[in-house]
Amino acid sequence: MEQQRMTRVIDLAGIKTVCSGCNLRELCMPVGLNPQEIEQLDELVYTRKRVKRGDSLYRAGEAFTALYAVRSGFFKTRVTFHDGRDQVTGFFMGGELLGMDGISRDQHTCDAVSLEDSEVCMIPYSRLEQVSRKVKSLQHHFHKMMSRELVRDSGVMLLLGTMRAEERLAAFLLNISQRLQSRGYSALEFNLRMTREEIGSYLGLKLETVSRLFSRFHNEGLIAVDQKYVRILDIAGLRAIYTHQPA
Amino acid sequence: MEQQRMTRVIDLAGIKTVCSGCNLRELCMPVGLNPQEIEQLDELVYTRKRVKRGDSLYRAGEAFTALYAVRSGFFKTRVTFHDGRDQVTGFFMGGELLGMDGISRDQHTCDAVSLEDSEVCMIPYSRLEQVSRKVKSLQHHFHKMMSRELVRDSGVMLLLGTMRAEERLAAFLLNISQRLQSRGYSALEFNLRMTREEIGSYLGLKLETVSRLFSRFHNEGLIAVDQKYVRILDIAGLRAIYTHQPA
DNA sequence: CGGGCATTTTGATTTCGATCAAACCATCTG
DNA sequence: CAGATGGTTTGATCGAAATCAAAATGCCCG
Repeated sequence: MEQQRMTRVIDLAGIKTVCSGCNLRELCMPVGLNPQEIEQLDELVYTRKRVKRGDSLYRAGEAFTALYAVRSGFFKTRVTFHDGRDQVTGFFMGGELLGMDGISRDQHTCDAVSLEDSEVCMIPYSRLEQVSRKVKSLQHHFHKMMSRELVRDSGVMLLLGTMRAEERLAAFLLNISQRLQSRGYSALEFNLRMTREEIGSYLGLKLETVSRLFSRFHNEGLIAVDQKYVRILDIAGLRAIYTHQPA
Repeated sequence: MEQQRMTRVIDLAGIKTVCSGCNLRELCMPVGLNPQEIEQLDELVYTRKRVKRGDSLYRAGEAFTALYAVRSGFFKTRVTFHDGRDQVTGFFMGGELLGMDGISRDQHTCDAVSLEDSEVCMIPYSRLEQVSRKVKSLQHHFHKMMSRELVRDSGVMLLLGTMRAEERLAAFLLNISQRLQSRGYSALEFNLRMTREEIGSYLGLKLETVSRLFSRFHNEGLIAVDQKYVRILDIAGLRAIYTHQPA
């Protein structure tokens, strides 16, 4: 409590953000760096930005200058097709990195929208390249983060290309659960930040289908649902749906 | 002909592969590098590997040590799910880079399978990190290649999540056409290297559906098809299917 | 606190692509 | 060259999720 107040004061005073003092350092850019190396990161990450719920951090077409590490809150990314159809391509929580798509053409190719009042650490991209030419472990870690995103994407492709609706939703719930757990939250109960429509868009389903599946999982005793609040009652059952079930 | 025989002799003699002499340098790793920088690449890329049709370049679970630039031939990548279901996640042709998924966990997460007798240039990953710490433009270009892959993936997600079967196949044909064209081949006629089943897997469709769509496009005068040989007769028509058509 | 809007739920019906099935074709091999 | 094999085409039917529709609920804002 006292701790938290301190942090807030420092923040408001506009004092430099430092990775070395951040409680997400085990999940974020600093992973695998030794203390001296993390100090070099402190030079890199010096601006925080607040993003209000519903606002976008960046939009497709805007010039790319920086990556963003989520410090608190929750984001979705969204790509839009010529004719207006769009798709949610990911959800991002504390410690995760946004904006890597922008490197390829020096402009962003998707929108990053905040789903709750959030805060990010801005990482100017040219500085990141500079520093990672000097700090080997940072270079390697950055490459790992991009690669991890590629692996995640191929998992989503598998989901969208081959899985049934119930398998997709089970996969989604298990994924959120696991990521919350590794951030120190409960794996078994949480508030979803996104709407049924956003979940559906991410999973390649319509919102009505998502809603029906929530009801079904509820009736089958797998979860308890009250609007956005979800409690997982039978995680093994969810895993069985996700892993097993022949096509 | 004479040219080809020469190349073959050199190859068999085991002479060093050099990027500076490669006709794919405008599409591959050397893009954007000046001649001196390309010479530094020549130190990096020193092994070629032949991969016979049907063989894999690497498989999920194998240790990751190198990236591979396709020098000639054609590959698919494929991810496999616990229960045996799998999905083609990409097709790769000359100048394209394979294996970046392996960086995240020091092991490959998908299989890369050759769809015709192929040749790749091996790029030992630790050397790549080394050299790109010294050569700024190589570092930047490598990041761009990873980022481009992320952008491609989000396009595939959009396709799998929101597009109709006919839109998916039109997108696929236009994509292949465009990539062949930028390699100096005809944009309007080509031999597909993959089966209907592999196309279907990539597009999240069954092989019968792909076959029916080929027939339909044929009847509508959009393409001429004879087995794997495809001729595009009405590229504007294909684009209209891909771009337009309300869901 | 109440009105209005966005979101969610549930039901009825439709549709697109999957599945099942069979014939056909191409190419490889012994 | 015959037979086997893998790949393709086409037809008939089925089924999962989409669509259409309407009511219920929650929540934001004046």
